[in-house]
Amino acid sequence: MKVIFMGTPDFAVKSLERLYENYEISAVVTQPDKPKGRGKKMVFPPVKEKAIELGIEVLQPESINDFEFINKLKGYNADIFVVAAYGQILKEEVLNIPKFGSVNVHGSLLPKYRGAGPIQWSIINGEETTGITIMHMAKGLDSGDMILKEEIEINKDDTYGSLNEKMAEVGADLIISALKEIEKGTAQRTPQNHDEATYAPMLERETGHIDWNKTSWQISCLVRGLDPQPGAYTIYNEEVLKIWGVEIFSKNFEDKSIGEIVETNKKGFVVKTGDSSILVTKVQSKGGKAMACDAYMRGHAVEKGTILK
RNA sequence: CGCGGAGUAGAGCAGUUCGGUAGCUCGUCGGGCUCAUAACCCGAAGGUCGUUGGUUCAAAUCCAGCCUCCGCAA
Repeated sequence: MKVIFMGTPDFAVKSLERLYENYEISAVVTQPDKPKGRGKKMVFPPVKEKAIELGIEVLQPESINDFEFINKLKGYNADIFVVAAYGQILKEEVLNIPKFGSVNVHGSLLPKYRGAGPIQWSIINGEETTGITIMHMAKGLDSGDMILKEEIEINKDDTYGSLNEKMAEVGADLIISALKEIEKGTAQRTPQNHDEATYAPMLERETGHIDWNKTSWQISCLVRGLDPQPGAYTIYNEEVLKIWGVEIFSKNFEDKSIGEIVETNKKGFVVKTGDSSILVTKVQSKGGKAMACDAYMRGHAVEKGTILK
């Protein structure tokens, strides 16, 4: 079976690798190189790096729905398109090019968490399980008929980074199983219950701004769901302070204000939250690296009574 | 040439404005106190001040280049 693979970030790399071991990949489609961070350096998407390593042709159209590009895709005579976090919406015309259509590796148990940020949002919302869904792609965001699903447990200390890695592995295994069934003609086609659909939009920077009125558990989930990208933060003395690690502290400090630093100890400082308090254990200040909170406090005076915003 | 911050002891920082003996908090090691301790007291080790060059009697500090790290914006 000839496959064209479409994907962009790390999450997709595992699937690409596994496909390469099992099928002929005619081409890889990924997002155009973008000027990276500080300088202006152009940087390859992770999938492009891998494709080059494997010696597969890489295509990077500005828009995949371009008339010219569609014709080009047709020329490959692929049997199926496999899409994993590609980053562009494919028109129906594109989806239907191959004989078997297009299938997608999605990082949630559909119809929950449709959209670009399912992994982050499932952690932020404190879910105990999530999973991978392989589906036939159709018009409409992540709304196609489902082929295979696999549940994955979210541990209490899972971060976006750790869960993303686990899910990429599971996704890679599952897409292979799905393709095998499609080849044999035994693949399921289970429609989604659209009434139960929820959406996980792309993260905005402001999502990371901690609201101390929330419960300690919610804040802990936010911190983990945004680690390592883009990070949760608070405003400390008018400056951004990123929070990379917290521990729930059960003491309530009833006479204190929410967001107040109520206590300091050897490990860090304690902040009052909506329902209890939280011990901050890892931070990153302006211009600095992430560091253990006790190290931070050695060089920076952290005063009890300061209010975080 | 997108904007900005930073590199000083194992860690986190001050000192740089206005050149003149290398500092603080913590850790480490040794000793003491204590029933005991993450507590307290005394002492010690540990730094080519990112790097190269320039100015100077003298550079962590002033000037120029380079390397590395980080935040924002994309």
